[in-house]
Amino acid sequence: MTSFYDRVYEVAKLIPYGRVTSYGAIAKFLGAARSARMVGYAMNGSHIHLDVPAHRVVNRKGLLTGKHHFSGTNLMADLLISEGILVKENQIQDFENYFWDPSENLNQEKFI
DNA sequence: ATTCTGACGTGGG
DNA sequence: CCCCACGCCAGAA
Repeated sequence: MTSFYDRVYEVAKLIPYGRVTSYGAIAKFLGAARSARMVGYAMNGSHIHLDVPAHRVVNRKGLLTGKHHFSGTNLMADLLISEGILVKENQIQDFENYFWDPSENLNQEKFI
């Protein structure tokens, strides 16, 4: 019996270093295409799971909409930059180059 | 049970 | 391209 949140965390853990994905992409992968907001809401509680790279999840435009949930003023951006991702004004540059789609890289059946 | 809240996405203008 | 309005639904209170 795995909760929706737990499944979100499991997917997020598999985002490769230096890559990012979106809330909607995770939701779609989990078979809940209309629950993108819930993915973000789940991230809110992810701080207890230290192995969940919440900074690698952004909105569909590559905007760092969740930065205010990190400590400090710019931690989310700094983490991404430290992984070699270009970030300017809370927006990932060349977003397509870093985007990682769970649906194209993971086996859905393991997450039901 | 019922109400409220969003770290979103989409479609229309 | 931008902006707005609305649908979305798991969990907490």
